[in-house]
Amino acid sequence: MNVGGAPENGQVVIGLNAVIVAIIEEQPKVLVVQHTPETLTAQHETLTDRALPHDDRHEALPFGPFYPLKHRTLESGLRSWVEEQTNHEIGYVEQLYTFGNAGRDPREGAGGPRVVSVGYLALVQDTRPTAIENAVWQSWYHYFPWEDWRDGPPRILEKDIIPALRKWIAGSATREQREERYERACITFGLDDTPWSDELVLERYELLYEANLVNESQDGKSKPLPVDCRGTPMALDHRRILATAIGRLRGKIKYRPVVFELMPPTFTLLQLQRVVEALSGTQLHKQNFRRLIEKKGLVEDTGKIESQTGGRPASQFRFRREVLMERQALGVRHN
Amino acid sequence: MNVGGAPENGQVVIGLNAVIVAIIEEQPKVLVVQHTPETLTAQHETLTDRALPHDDRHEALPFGPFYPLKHRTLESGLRSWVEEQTNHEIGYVEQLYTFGNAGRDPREGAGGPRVVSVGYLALVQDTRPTAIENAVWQSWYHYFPWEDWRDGPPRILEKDIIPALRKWIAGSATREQREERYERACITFGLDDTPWSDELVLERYELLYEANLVNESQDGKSKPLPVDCRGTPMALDHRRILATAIGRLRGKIKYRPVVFELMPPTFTLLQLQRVVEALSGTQLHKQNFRRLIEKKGLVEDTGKIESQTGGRPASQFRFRREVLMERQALGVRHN
DNA sequence: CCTCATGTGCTCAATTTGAGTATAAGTGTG
DNA sequence: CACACTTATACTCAAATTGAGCACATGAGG
Repeated sequence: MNVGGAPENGQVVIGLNAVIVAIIEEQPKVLVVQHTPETLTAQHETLTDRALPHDDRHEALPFGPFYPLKHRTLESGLRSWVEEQTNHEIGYVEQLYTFGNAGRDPREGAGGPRVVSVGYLALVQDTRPTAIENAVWQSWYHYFPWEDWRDGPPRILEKDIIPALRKWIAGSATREQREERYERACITFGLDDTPWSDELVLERYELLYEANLVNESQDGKSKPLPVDCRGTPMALDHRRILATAIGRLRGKIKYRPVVFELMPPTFTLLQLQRVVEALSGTQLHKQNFRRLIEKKGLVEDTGKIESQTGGRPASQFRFRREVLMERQALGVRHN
Repeated sequence: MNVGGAPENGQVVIGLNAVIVAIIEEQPKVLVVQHTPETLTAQHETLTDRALPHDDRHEALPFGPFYPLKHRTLESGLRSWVEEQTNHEIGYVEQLYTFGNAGRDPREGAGGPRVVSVGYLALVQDTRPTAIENAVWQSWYHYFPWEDWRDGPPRILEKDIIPALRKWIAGSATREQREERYERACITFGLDDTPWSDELVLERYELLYEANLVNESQDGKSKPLPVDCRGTPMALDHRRILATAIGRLRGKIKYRPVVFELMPPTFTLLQLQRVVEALSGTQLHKQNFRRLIEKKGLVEDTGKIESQTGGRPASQFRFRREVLMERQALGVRHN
């Protein structure tokens, strides 16, 4: 019996996609690879026996294959190639989701193996240049400009997205559909005074995708949308994976102390706040944020003083590693 | 180039494990298959070219292979075999986690393919007998007796587990290790007045596993532990998958209205409360629970009356399906 | 009619949250 | 050096939420 790879059942390869996040100058950045057909071939070594369609020369998430004989676990497989290729030590790693849709990788299909991708979120502090060719740190709001509310509602929402959504709602075939679309747009995009919820990143992206308002969903006939307006597209379904990661991280920081994985060893409370704000894309009330952090006891004063604040010098704090185990239940819940 | 199934890289098969949950008579039940070597062979059709070790004739989670040529998505693959085999319509399905550890399936190894399992949580209401041979609904507290706090702290905790944990803590090699173990036991098992957290199901199981306090982790030399005391073991790593599912579901009901997937079309508020209690393994304050539910507006009075309550008749309610989209942010947060 | 069991409305204090005022302690400027 | 400007930090206060409980309603069964 032909176990597993039985041709009649189709073949499967497992890929590991990493969303590697760091904060650089108060911006939430992800490591992306600028693909040309050549670098793609080099990267996807085992996968690219076929050329990529022209369309897919987009920025991509770093990707590595999973070798069942070499890697004891999925996570160790991920860690090994990421650390090897980026020279970064990755502290926190979390499995996000496994993506197995047919057609998610255009190179599959007739004869090609099905590519099932396990997405991971990794948090790093160290942002030295990586050894990955063509890899750069890119703000994640580059891909999701409507997610950054740190300076109030993003202009692109008011000016472009919401009108387009209203048109999409109005273009419904039936009344039911219209109501459903309206409802959905309200929840995800905060139409008509519905509150904005920072965690619905994936839900928003999927709505835009279905409504044909992002470039990935263009059919190739209509002319592509202006890129800087609806965010930069990514290769394959990578923007979806990134949306999953952002949503997950935004949710997680509210109840687990994962922010500290992105912080330097010591930091001021305002620096911490800026990082939380960068991730969640919102603004926080400074005094209340400070009260919250102190109450949780996640942090302790080092006694040292930071004086490059531009104002009164601030105490430097350190994350109390002890509490990583202690009270799993606490993060930096804001709003 | 031998794509994907390249022998030098090892082969991979993808399996789909389902934790199918229903509430029957106020107990949270999961569908398990009582494996004999024969049924196992039938079930794991593509996988069992090798006999299972004797040890693994345990209860197992229903399992189905993923056929990349037949199934467009992982989820549809799961849905199709579950619905076909159980005759149950499954409403809610959620991907849990992808398990790819080497050695998680003893049938891999020399020459065998690596079995990567994608675990899913499915919620059903309908509990008619299934068409799966040897499948039965089993209370999940059968496998995790220490997780049921509905009648106060479970006796097994005080009498057996906590003493065993203290012994494990005391048996540490170094002072650091002792402190770490103590800390961890406090958080997960609520030692010494640390509060019990219902969501840490997996963390508790893993601690017991590492401390050699559950049967799966027995080395085969020492005599097996009394089963009814530390919960019934399951095949392979299925108890871990189940723990993941319970923890996830307990967390989820607090912020998403997923409980209703387990409810009949109409129900009284007490019935709803009992279901939440069954899932979370805790007791809730009746009046406050009612206040919470009403405030959220998740539910509407049908006008009908249930009089089989044993006391004053109760109003029957219905879940407002509309809110499934509406405010994603709300569940039945208790405690 | 009385008891028992549950359903349902309401109270009340403790705590948490959201928003703001006030003051401290640095930097750079005229 | 007085002054504006910036950030840090302490404290206040009202509104909202939560945890616990009392009281009464409404059925069944003796």
